[in-house]
Amino acid sequence: MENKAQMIFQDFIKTSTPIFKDRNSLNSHFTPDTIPHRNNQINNLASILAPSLKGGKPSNVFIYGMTGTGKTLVSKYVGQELEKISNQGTNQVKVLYINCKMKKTADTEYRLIAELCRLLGQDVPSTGLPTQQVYNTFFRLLDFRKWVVIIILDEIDSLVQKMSDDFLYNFTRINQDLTNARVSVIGITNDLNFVDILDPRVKSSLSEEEILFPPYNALELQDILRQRTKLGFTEGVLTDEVIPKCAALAAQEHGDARRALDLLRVAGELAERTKGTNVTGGHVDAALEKIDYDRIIESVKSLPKQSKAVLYSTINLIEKNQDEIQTGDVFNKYEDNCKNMGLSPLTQRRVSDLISELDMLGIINAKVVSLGRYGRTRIIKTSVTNKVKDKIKNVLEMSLVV
DNA sequence: AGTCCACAGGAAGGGCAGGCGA
DNA sequence: TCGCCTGCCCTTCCTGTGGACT
Repeated sequence: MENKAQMIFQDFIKTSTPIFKDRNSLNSHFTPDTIPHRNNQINNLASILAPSLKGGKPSNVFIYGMTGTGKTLVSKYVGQELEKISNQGTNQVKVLYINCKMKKTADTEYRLIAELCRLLGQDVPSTGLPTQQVYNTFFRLLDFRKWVVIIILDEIDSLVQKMSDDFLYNFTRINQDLTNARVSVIGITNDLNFVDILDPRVKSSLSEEEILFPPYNALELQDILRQRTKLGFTEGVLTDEVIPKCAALAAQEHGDARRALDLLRVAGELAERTKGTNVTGGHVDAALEKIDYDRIIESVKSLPKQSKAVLYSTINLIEKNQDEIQTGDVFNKYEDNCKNMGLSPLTQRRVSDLISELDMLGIINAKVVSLGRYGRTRIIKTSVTNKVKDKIKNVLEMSLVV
């Protein structure tokens, strides 16, 4: 006798007209053969990096632009092409890509250097060694032969947040410690004001060249979606309204191509699950809701217990129709809840940080205001719909109440 | 103009866990 | 096993903030 899961899988196989031709090509991490509307940036970056093919050290490059404007895609693409050409000649160019926001990978100085060692073929323990020893290994690997190494540091702003910009200063001057190899750094950030907060010394060495990635407009997003649709969807399954709708929704959010692709892919998946033969505008609406809903619920589920307790206390107060909740109110409620749940409460200082973190995750909205002689505090509200709030409460009750 | 409030948020450091080399 | 190192979470201490109130 077939079980439920087997029936679903059998159904999936039997479906006569599949929605997807190649699901992977609708992923934002997929690198297509051509990148529409980024010729200027590709030419610019390629010209800057070209001297590496003759053994010269290219200038350090600073790339900035909003989320989903193709910064990472273009950098990786140009890097790949550069390595291809280099492999045909005698000069060896090596491109290393690191996302500095990746937890447990490159979110501290030690881990970043350890990860670079790994990319150069040498395993380094994730902790335990003195940082200087990891640096020595890194320098030895770099200087092993006469090559040009281009290090792409994506989300470089989060690196500076966690360490000081002294690290970046030393990193961009790494060539002083090398005799054979030459190293260039490409820094990528979404934060348009990042350069302004940098130490002027770091600024001048990191931004020898700068490339700006402007947001895509709705028409450019449509071109990108059409290109991926040809690769990813079976011909004719998309109704005419789908691509313009995805593009328009993503254009509202600062021309984010990643968002547009996610909408398109999830709309396709929803059509597939409902056994539809076409992807319609209705599927795009449902995809929009699903993406936001999933993101919030997943981040709530992965919160540490104390953060959950703080969020639960906030929701308790909001449900009591308190419009103007302040940090102090949340802390008092949190202390009560901790007593009831047998949890040892953290200090107000720590709870204040947890509230900031919940704000950054987009689960709550906490705005710092001054109430005159009644002090300075945060006014806290939820930034989700009632339906999502109820679901969050269920998730929290399941994981907090033993 | 000076005072006051209720925090925000930076800095320093403690304690613990995990991991390494000797 | 021991000493050392890093990462992480947390506390303690402190200064700064900005608008209402006096």
